[in-house]
Amino acid sequence: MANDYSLDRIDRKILRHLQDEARLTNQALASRIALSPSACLARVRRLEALGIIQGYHARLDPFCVDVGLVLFVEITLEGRAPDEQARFEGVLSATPEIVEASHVSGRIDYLLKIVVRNMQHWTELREALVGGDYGVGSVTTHVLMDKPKVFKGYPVAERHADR
Amino acid sequence: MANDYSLDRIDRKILRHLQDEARLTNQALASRIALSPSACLARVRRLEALGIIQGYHARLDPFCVDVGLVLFVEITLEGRAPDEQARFEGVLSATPEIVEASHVSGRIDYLLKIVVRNMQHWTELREALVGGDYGVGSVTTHVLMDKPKVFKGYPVAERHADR
DNA sequence: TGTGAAATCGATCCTTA
DNA sequence: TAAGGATCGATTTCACA
Repeated sequence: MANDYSLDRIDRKILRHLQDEARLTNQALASRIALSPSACLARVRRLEALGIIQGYHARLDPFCVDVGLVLFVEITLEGRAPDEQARFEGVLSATPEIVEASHVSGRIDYLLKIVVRNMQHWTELREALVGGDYGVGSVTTHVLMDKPKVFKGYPVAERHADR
Repeated sequence: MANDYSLDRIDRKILRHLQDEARLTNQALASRIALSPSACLARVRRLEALGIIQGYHARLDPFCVDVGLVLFVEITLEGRAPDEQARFEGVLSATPEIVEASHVSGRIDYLLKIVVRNMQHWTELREALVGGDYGVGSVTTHVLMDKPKVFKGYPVAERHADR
């Protein structure tokens, strides 16, 4: 896992196509990569089973579904012991407004992506996070204004290159 | 646009399901929401045409596809005039390693998600960004260590609530 | 907007190479 | 691993409510 020595050029083409258009039919995918549908399907199933493909998701316009503000929130914890991290990570799962959480090295501990209806909603949620005894030290908020580049997938090279 | 007054409960169910499992067949989706396949398909097409569904993407394990490091990079620009922003945003499109870019308010101007093979790759890319006369003032890097919550979509409520 | 029927097309399995 | 063919299921369109 977490490597790619088993991915040949065909697997990489499959990944590029499905990253871009996850609802392609197996037949359409097969013809784009010049493979028979049966062989193509077997490869897709294998990529799923290996955990290389982890899911398929529709990308929605957040502002169409009750989201008024998207926030990037930097969190530092008061302490970095494993149990303090576990305590904080418990909140992450329990809070639907936190849609993505990354544990990072550097000046901060966590970077969160949070969606709320409006500023009042964020004020309340922020107070719950800070005042909730989860070990949160500081909270720095950035409000998304626009998105010059939307995430649609990772670049997948033709072939593996170590450099 | 950027609102949701036209989404009824059925649309919201469709969005929830497709956000979670984009490769559901139309028939399976229809039976989950207790609608006929033809009516279901018409709704999905409408959601796509309205731009509420913006795409469908396979989610890959980045570390399986040449990514050695995922970085969150905070950028401040030297100036905030529209042409300075445009100059910087030009680099974003031209740089495949930058997989996501958000223009934010607050202490920083942009928050980037960047994928690189290794530290050396990042060193080179960083030097290109700072030294490339794109108006980049400061660059702060956070290295992703782990992801306690992976983005799989936004919470879509049963019904629209203003509060 | 939704349903149901009909025709076409696609997914999937199995056999053979 | 891949291809081809058979079978079964899904998509899509259309007439009607």
